[in-house]
Amino acid sequence: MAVKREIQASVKDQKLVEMRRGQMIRGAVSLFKQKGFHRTTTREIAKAAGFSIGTLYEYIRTKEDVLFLVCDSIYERVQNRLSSIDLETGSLQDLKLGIAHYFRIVDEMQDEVLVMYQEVKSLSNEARSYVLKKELEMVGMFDQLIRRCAENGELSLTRDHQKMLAHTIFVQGQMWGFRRWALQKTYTIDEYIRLQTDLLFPESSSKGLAEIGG
Amino acid sequence: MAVKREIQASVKDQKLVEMRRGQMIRGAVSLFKQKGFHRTTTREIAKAAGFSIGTLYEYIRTKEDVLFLVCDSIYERVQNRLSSIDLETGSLQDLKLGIAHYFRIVDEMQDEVLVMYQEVKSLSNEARSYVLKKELEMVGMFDQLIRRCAENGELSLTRDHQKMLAHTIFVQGQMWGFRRWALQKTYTIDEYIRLQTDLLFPESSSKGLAEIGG
Amino acid sequence: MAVKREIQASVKDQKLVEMRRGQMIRGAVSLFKQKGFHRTTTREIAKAAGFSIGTLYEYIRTKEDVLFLVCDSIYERVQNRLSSIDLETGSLQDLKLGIAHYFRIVDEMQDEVLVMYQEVKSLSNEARSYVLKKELEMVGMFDQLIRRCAENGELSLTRDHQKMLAHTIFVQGQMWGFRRWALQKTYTIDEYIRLQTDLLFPESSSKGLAEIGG
Amino acid sequence: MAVKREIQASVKDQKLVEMRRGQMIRGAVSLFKQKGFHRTTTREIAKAAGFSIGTLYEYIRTKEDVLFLVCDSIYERVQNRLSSIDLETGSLQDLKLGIAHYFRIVDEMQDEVLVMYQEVKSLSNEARSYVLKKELEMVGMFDQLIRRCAENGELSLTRDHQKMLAHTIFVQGQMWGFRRWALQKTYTIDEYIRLQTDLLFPESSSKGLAEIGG
DNA sequence: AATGAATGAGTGTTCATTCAT
DNA sequence: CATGAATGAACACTCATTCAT
Repeated sequence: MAVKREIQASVKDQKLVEMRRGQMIRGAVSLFKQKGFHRTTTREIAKAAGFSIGTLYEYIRTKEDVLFLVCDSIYERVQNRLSSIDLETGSLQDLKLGIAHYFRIVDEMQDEVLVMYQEVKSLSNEARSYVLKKELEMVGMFDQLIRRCAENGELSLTRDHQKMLAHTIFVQGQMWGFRRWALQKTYTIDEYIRLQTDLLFPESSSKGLAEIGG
Repeated sequence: MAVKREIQASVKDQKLVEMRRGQMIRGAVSLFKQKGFHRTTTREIAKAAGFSIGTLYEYIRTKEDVLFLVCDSIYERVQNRLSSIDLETGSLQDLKLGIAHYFRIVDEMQDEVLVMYQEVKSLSNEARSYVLKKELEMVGMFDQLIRRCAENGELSLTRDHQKMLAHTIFVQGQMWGFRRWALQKTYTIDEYIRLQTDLLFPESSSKGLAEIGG
Repeated sequence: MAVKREIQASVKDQKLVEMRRGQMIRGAVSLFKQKGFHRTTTREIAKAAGFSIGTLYEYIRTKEDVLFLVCDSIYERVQNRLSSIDLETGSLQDLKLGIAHYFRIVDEMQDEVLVMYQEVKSLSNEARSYVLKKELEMVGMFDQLIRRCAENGELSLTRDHQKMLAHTIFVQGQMWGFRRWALQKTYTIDEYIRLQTDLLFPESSSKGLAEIGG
Repeated sequence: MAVKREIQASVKDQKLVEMRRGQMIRGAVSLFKQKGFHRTTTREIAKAAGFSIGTLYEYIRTKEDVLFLVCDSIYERVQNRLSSIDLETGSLQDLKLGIAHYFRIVDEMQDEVLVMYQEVKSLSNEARSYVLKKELEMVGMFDQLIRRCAENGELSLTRDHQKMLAHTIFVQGQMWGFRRWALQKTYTIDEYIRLQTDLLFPESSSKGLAEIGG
């Protein structure tokens, strides 16, 4: 588990810091969504957060801090929602449910996921690695689910294949968000889930990939 | 086929325009790679291209033009290299070769692909759709290859599954670039190709996904 | 009466805005005087006003705003000083006093009047009409004075002649400023007033124009 | 008579220089009319003149040279047209005809006069004095006409009054151009001539100013 | 004599950040 | 703790002028 990366605040009252940063993040996400990190000014963030530019700087040190806070909070929320998945039982059925659950979270938090997806690269190296570490934790969740399936014989994959599959699943979730311009014109989230699941596990519908829908 | 989108130049000599823009693109790609589009200044671009800021603006009208030129040129080059694939014969073997070929192109043009991947969103709507249209053409290539396999019975997929697969393959290529921080530590491009191909077409090695490497 | 045309400021404290704009206008007039609007840079204006370029832009939005503020303030001041004229009594004597008063104001505010005179054309259409409306109000003052003289029989002029005379008087005032290179070498303001008054109202010295000084 | 002020040209062929400068002036006047001297670029001038920027600079040395050429040519043309006035006969009737003639020239060359009027200030001191000297020559013409009237008893004015009147007439001509926004909405040039003449010489219609139109 | 590509100083404007109140 | 006025480095872009061809 990654160590908490602290953003310095001048204000001491931790409850207040938490609250102000909440406002800040909500405002910033909505702005980044519209215009991206670089085109959003700190003044706009302060205004959207409901306080002055001076106050903003009482709770962060640089503009980049806002971006970090935003990315961090988004991962936190995704991870939170993902945590309802039971990693222990681990049948193929559970894996599929996990995937469906994850895809639906991405669908619901589309804007946030997109923002994070497009802006992490603007973080400093340190902040970026911190955030990406969280991403790997999520990939790890899928890896574990897949592993269980391998262990109970429902999937027969090498460790390398398992890990790659976990990565692929994770990216396919994000893909629903970052390729929405192409995908969401054609499919609903439910169709997307069904199609991708079919492609990932053709045999599980007792058909090979060669026979899906055949 | 998309209509050519022309960027206006003050200089009339077309050969010269071509050449200068070549220099400009090479310089810009290398800068965008390091610092992204927004953090790169027009002066830096001019310098990297080997001429003055005044000259830069003889060949473009706005900074965004540079980004468009860069994205356009990258797609052009990827597409060019992809064009060696024979879309007509269409056995499963050809599809796999096509995928491997595409993944290798992405590997070689990694920096460019990453740049384009991260910066398209900064283009104006018009320029972005133009570029994305090119992307869909590439997806279309895979779709056609897959369709052939379906037609000759090597793959049995509905049209929806076929299209989704085409998208997935395309994204998995890019994924090698944009998730290099995670993937390239662990795998070589050849391993990546093998693993992803295995996962995409498990039955083709006469094994279901459930048995790969088993 | 023209509606107030507001120039937007980022700074909220109205008293401060007033003060800073005062500094700005004083600095700008002196610069425009020397080098004209186009050859004066915003940085020079800021410096002359006594603050930084950043601060300048807290009180205006574009360079043109400065020009408008300058023109507006000059008219305001001229009009203010003119307002001491009593428009109601209206003997020929009052008209002449009014003219003399106006000519003296132009003399004292020579630089300002010249600046405004030469630079209004650089204003946007909207701003220009706003400023010119004020000019017409001043012309209107002379028109009213003349009208009174016509009503009490001291001048016998058609309405058209009255209006033209008002315009002419107004221009003759400005003329003292914009033709200073020719006039002020030869005449003092008092001589100018006397000569022009004689030419405008020859009969009033109980001589026709044909006999002035004869 | 002022000494000719020469603008240096690299090209030797005087006939060619004359011709090219003619093209240049025609193009420039039309541009200055629309956007003023400062907002017009040398490239635009070259284009409007029908040749390249390189060629433009074969016939002038700086952008200001173009402005000088333009102002000079306009004065030249006005003076040329004015030269048809007979300065010798000199009755009051001739003076009035001269005024009418001058006002009509201004009316016809309105755009040119306005351009010159608004842009002389952008000339260097040297060039400006040269041009203004020409203006004084024109004022001198009116002065001479007026003097004749004084000599033959039709006007009885001191020398000072005479000179002032000459200036005033000259400015009233320009006024028709530079105050067109106010005057030309209300009057035709013929009305303007009549009204101003009436105001200038009230007695000549055997009425004092006090009785015009009465 | 004519061209037009190249130059770079200079322009208006923005915006992250600070700090006195 | 909160405010918002002040700052100035930095930016995209322009344009008069030069000079090799």
